[in-house]
Amino acid sequence: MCENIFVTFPERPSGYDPRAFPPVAVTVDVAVMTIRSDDLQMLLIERGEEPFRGSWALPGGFVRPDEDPAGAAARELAEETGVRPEAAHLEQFGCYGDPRRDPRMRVITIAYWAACPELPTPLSGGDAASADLIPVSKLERGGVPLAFDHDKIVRDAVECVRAKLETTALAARFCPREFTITDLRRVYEAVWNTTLDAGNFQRKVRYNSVFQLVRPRRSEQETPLRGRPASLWTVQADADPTLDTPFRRPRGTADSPSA
Amino acid sequence: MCENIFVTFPERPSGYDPRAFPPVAVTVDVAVMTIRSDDLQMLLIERGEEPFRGSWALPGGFVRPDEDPAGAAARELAEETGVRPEAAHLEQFGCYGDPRRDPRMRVITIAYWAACPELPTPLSGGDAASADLIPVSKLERGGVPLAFDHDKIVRDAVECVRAKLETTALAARFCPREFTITDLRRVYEAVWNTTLDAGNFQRKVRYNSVFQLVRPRRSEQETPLRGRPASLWTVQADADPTLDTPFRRPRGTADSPSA
DNA sequence: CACTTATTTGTCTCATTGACAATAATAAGG
DNA sequence: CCTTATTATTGTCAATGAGACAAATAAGTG
Repeated sequence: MCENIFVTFPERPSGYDPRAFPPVAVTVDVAVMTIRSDDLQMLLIERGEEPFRGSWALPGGFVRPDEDPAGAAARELAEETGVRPEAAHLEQFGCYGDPRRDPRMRVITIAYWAACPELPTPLSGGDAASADLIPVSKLERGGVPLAFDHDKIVRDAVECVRAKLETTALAARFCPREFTITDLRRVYEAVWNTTLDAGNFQRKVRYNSVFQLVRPRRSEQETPLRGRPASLWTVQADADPTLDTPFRRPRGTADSPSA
Repeated sequence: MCENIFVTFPERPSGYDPRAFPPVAVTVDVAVMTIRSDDLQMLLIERGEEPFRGSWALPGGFVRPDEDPAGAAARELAEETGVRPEAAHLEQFGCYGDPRRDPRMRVITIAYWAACPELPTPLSGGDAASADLIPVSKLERGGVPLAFDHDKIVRDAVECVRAKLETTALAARFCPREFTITDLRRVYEAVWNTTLDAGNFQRKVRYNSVFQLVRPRRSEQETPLRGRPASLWTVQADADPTLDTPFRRPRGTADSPSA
């Protein structure tokens, strides 16, 4: 009943001969998102070849033999956007492996999403394929034909980001190193497609334990176009934006010291 | 720069010849959890062969050529526990693909966690390998040597369950079809390793929108050993326990009708 | 100096939470 | 029958946090 994963394979015997395994390709796809003109936008690539020629697809590629998936995702991110891996937040959110998701052969893809502060430029242009930032609202309206099962992957990525912003400080990863509270609020407003009260947001962000904001030393205030200039903030150097608020476990009533 | 995932592969040319792809095996691992004697426990299997002979491992196996990963996970769950897939909650939470995670060859594994209401029996016994339910607290103390990178997978699975109970009604999937509020509370207490106020929990669960509990028709009350008998509840037939509470998006201030 | 704009702070109300007490329903034991 | 033990359920109250909304602050501009 409970067999070792390598012992037997019902349909075909397998030892360690690679040929015994049906060929599978493993790729990563990266849903790179950024805030642009107060909108959540995603980097997509127009396919120049079959299948799905003319459709848009997530940037992605093979996981190389000596590479781990997170590394492959970071490499793809860098190749497609020029963003250094440490400048963005990159996080795995799912794996897609329907046998028929790629008509050519079996491809398992590991999906990542990335939060970037303002991508350098649309960087469309190149040979066969062209890249562009597409507003997520447009993708959700179904106005863009996507290749493979990328519409599902895109939906899941967006849902993941929306959920993450509720409990983590990851919104700051959409902002440059120094940002104003208003910048941060606009991230939430763009991602959740809503409007938030500026005053309440200010308090929540500054006096809540999730965000640990500090004023940077010698901030270079940009003179604002209009109105009172906002002060700049940074996330504290040692703060981990992934860390969720410790909501649960009200008090140490139980035995364990609660990690 | 942005190349189609199937166009070129830097190290080795590839068309559609399966042999051109470096051999990769794709497996699923399932972290089956249940509540037993007020403890969160996980089903593990003792390995009977190298590598990691004598270590414990998550139950898992190959994704078959015609199978999708979720199906493979459901199959593994059924094979290992006898639990019908629809009786349990099964959810993907990650993918692990370090090149050296398996010493024999490259194996990418897709990890699922499952919530089961009281597993039939320990069902240990068999040929080479034996299965057993291990308390998660014991696993977290590091008292059990795990094969491959399964200690990380186990940690992630537990963390995922803990987080999910905060925002979803999935705790009910650890209970039988009809359960008492106290049953439900014990799930939370076991998973979070804490104690919760019975009175407050009652209110929260019954008047919160996350759980949609209804009294079953003609409940078969078990006579309690002691104390006032508790009334039975069920999750409403059409309720989706995966659905998160719609916390965010306070009101439809923005344009979109909010899905 | 008014006027405009945007940031930041203040105030109030309401809902939720958690601590804790009180009541209800049952079994068991005299 | 009456008391006690035990568990489930309901009540109460204070503290906290969120959201609506108003006010004050800090610039630039004519």
